[in-house]
Amino acid sequence: MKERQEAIKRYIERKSDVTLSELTREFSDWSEMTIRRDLEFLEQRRFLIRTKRGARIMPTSYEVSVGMYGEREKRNCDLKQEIAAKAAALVETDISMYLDAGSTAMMLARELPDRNLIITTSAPNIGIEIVLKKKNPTVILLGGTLQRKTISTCGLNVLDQLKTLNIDTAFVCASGYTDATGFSVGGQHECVLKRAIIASARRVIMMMDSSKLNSILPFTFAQLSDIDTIVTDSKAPESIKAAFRAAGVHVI
Amino acid sequence: MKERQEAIKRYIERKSDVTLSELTREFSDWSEMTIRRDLEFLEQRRFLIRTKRGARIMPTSYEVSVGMYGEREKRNCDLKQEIAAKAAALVETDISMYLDAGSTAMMLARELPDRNLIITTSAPNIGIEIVLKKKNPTVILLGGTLQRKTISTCGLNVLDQLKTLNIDTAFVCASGYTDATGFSVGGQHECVLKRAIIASARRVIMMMDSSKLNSILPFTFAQLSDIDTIVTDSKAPESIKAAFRAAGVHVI
DNA sequence: TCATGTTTTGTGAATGATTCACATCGTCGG
DNA sequence: CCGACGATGTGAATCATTCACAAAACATGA
Repeated sequence: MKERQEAIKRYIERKSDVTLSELTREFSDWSEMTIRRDLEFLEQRRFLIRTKRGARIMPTSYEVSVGMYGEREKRNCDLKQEIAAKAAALVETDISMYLDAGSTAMMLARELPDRNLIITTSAPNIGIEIVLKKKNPTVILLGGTLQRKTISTCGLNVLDQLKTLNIDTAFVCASGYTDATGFSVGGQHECVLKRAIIASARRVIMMMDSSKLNSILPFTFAQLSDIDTIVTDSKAPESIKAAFRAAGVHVI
Repeated sequence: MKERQEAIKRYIERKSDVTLSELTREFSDWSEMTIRRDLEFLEQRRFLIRTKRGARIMPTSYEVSVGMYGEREKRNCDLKQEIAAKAAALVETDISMYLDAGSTAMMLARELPDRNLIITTSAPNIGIEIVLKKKNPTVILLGGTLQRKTISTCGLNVLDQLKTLNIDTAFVCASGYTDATGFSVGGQHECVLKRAIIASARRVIMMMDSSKLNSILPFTFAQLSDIDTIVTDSKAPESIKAAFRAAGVHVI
């Protein structure tokens, strides 16, 4: 595969859904026809699906159905992308890591290097994404009941499963944070799971975009003291970041 | 949603990938324009994705990336469809069932009634498919390492997981069968898993299309005596079906 | 270095799909 | 019965896509 085709593939993987004109603008060194041929090439290899109308493209992957394209999700896409890229830089080779469920985690999964990693996750869609796109990581799925809303598993025996699994770094997402309530999420099961993960991991990295600051959800699963690092986006107010740092948490 | 639109949706869900001309032929009571509008409608609701070239594709589902569209798979699509439909008729309400990994199982997942069911599976893609498309079933995913080839999990502790799980009916797929070797598959891990499932289920239903008869794969996981029912397609030779029946196995 | 064949890329015409505007038909409520 | 509205069909206009071919880039061997 040519370098340009790789680049197009990567571009589309990021954007998930692009128009042909967008591509010709982005890759203006080449003609529309060449891009077209590349798309055809990539489609044959099942990296993408060509759609009609200005030729939009779709990545083969999962979130289509999971509703990652819901308007709310799409809106903060760039923020999440930024966070995922920063978080990926924290991933070391050969470590055992946990990857949470959620769209930010999905983006991180995409940004992960294709190296030896043991990735444990409760999100089957993320696990599949990794296994389909990368050759080297080993993915371990936690078993349990599959929740409709979050597409993540919740087992009564999570604790048992974690016993034989040593997690070095856990990448965890939160849906809300305030100083008073700590990190919170909407589901009780998730809450239990996250707590167990945080308790067993050596290092906890929280990924949270700025839109979630100062919002409270029903279940608190962690306090600032429980985590080592927060990865957030550039729109997070400096005052809050300072407060995090004052509590001894790395902020990236 | 109109009845016609529902029908189109169902049709595309089955075929996974259809052309506009195919649809106009199938729904010849309406004009091309109407079908077009329906597709637009369905696309907005994210039931499908319109592709170019008169051709439209169906969206949401998984096998796009899993390679269910490999030529080999596609070729026997109709056979598998037939098997899935027959197998779905054997599903009772409120039972606890196991659903194997594989493309036939995926088709069965689609054919399942949207009723109260406890569905245990080692195939996360199938689990997700069910959870996204149906409201009522509960899906339990077995945990473990996610295999790249089969998109199914294999845990060292499957037996532990199955201990607390009572499976009434297990729908199992095989990749090969001969009288001498019994039912076989290509992977060792799968083999172990299937054995464990068969041992713990009250009733075992084997789904196997005729193309797999008289072929041998490395690992045998069951003999005729282990199973209760075989669901196969109409192309299976009568002689083999008779032999199955002679061994006390129901053949459907 | 040149000649030659092969692969890649660009161009414009031809094709065919998609959209748009509008006409028609049927249904429902007044 | 009328008028409004929604759904559907028709044909023209638009636009993406393909195709065939030419130009360019590249490699190969004399």
